Amino acid sequence: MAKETAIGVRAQQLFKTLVERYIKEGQPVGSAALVEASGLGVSAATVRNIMADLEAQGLVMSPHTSAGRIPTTQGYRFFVDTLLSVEPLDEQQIGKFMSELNPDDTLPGLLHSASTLLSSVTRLAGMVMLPRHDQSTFRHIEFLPLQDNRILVIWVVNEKEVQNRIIHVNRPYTPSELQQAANYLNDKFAGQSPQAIHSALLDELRSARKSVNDFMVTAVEMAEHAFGEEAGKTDDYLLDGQSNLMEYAEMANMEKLQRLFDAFERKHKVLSLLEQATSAQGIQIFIGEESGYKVFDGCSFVTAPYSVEGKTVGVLGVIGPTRLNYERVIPIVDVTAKLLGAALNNSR
Amino acid sequence: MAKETAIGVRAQQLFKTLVERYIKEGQPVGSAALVEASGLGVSAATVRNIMADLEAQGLVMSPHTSAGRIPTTQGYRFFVDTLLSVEPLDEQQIGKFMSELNPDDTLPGLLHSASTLLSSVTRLAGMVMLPRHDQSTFRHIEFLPLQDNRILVIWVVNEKEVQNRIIHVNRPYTPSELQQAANYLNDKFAGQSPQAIHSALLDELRSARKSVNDFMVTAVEMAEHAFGEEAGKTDDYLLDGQSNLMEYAEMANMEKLQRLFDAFERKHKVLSLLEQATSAQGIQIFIGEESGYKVFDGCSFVTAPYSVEGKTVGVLGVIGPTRLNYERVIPIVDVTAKLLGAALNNSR
DNA sequence: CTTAGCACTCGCGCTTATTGAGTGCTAAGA
DNA sequence: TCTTAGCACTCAATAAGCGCGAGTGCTAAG
Repeated sequence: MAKETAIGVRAQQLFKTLVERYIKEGQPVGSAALVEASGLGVSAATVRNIMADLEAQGLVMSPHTSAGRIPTTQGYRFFVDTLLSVEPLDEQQIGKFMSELNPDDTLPGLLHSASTLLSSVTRLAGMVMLPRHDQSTFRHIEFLPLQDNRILVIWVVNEKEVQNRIIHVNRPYTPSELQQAANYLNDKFAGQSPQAIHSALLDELRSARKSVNDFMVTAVEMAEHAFGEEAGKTDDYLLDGQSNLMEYAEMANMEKLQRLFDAFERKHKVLSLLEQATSAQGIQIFIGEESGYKVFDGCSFVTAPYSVEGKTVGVLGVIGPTRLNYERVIPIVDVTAKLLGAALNNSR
Repeated sequence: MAKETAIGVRAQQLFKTLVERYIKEGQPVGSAALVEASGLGVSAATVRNIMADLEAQGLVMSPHTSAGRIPTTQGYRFFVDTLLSVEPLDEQQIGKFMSELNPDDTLPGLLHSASTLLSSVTRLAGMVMLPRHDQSTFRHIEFLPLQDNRILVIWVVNEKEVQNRIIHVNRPYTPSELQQAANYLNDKFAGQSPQAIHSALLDELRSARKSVNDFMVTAVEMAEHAFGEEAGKTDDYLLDGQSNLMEYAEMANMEKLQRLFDAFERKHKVLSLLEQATSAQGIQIFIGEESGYKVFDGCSFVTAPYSVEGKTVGVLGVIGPTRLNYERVIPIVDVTAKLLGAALNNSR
């Protein structure tokens, strides 16, 4: 195990320049090119010896005998974990980012802005997972009668998230009945969680006070379902700029690309990765096969959780080829997550 | 001009089988293959003569000297306009489609269902333009106070479309003030158009009765903007199944494909086509270069408007290669449009 | 007007040659 | 022991040549 870390300082420097060069050029790097790029005053033969060591350690490989070397997944991993020195964005750029994320936008608008922002500035595909709702607090509800014993239910949670659904009821209700019901719920339950409200309503029903109409229970069940679904797991994400990925030569294989885009549409693989990234404290990076899905071979994810009131509620990030410019992309993902969180917080 | 229509009946039949064959196989059709497929008892030489005529008329072309013929854009146009006999879907299939479009779903949900339905059953890219709102009638409004002199405004138009926005105001309002304002608007203006409400409110303001708070005008202006923007033009559409397009050999050119996907993301070209299709009574088809955008060369659009209460409110359809199976796709697009309209109507 | 016959074209797939970038190995020098 | 010049070797990529065959246009006869 010490084998892995037993890398001389010169070897490290060479490896670093190799990765940087490969990220920039996209082509295998040979010993001669490395001599020139590294600035070390060594000969190509020496570099070749070192490369052989690095290959033995699994950090680089050559696509074929007479080509240069490219980083392996392990190599990228080592690179991002220990060789990378990420610099924070400067104030000016942060200002630009902030102006793209207007706290007064609606929730979907904010998420969409974040996703397009990510994709346009990194020239990769940007993704934003919808925020989870397991910690949501009820704010307001409204019932509007429709035709045929149906009711349009509108409710607000977390101060600014508005949702609506249509429910069927077994008899017509008058507007004033509905108004009364809404008033009752609004007065009594504002600030509580959907789950708490649900059980409280059931209690009331059981105690036969009958101040609770049955449709109210339906409505709250529905809201609970919409906002607390399966312990807060969200089942959707936004994706922008997938066409950016076609720029990269390593994506040129059409079948592979189609499978990738198909995975984007089916969503669940991406979602499971994003879900994993939720538990990480900060930036999380999946490189190539690390994701566990073969569709994502050759792709890397750079993600960061975003949070509201200190609690992680979602994840955002980018997808690109494994040879993406981590140094540049990481701080971008980082501040976008922070700014999105701030915008969400700010708007409470 | 009579030249175009001067096509013998036998030539027509040959042309029809040629198009059908090319749509199925995707490869240039030669004279021998046509003899076999057409069932006409003529020789290959005769067919070749006829093909030369058809080529002179601009209906077919050959990619190179020693290949068969493929239809030109004009050829496809002729084919769909006069040679196509579209059969309606059978009851059973319509039933399947209906079960995918639940009238009790929310508006975005319905649109999304329609789009995925189109893409999955045609194996092409499905698109649904958001419905226009120029004919919308106001139903209900609600104001909720937020921190820092901001108000969450929720309003309902057309019975079930819920929208929300945050506005800034210059002083704090109490909940009861807001309640009063909402009651006033709801009582007085239900059933009217945003524009009418706007001018009525301005009148009230001018007559200095001051029963109208300034933020109410802001709110209505906003709603008017959101639902009546620019004479009802919508600026968005949904797209699903774009990865299906990668199946087709004629899309194999990566740069072209990227430009196409990029156009999908930038939206405005697609939207301008959909906008054009709004004015058509029924099915509208753009073939290849007819669209006017070179990005869409090699692509065809099959669209149909969908309507609510007899008024066209939007367009949906599919995008595919020019050699898409019009005969099969047209009825699918047609019934999807009708069913979406019905679902929207049904839910009023 | 149709059709058999035929020369001709040209894309496709195949093999073969050439090139050159880059390697691994060896042996000499520090 | 580490470095490095030298050198033979490997192998992808590109080009070039070539036969095949599908399909054509043309001509002349029925």
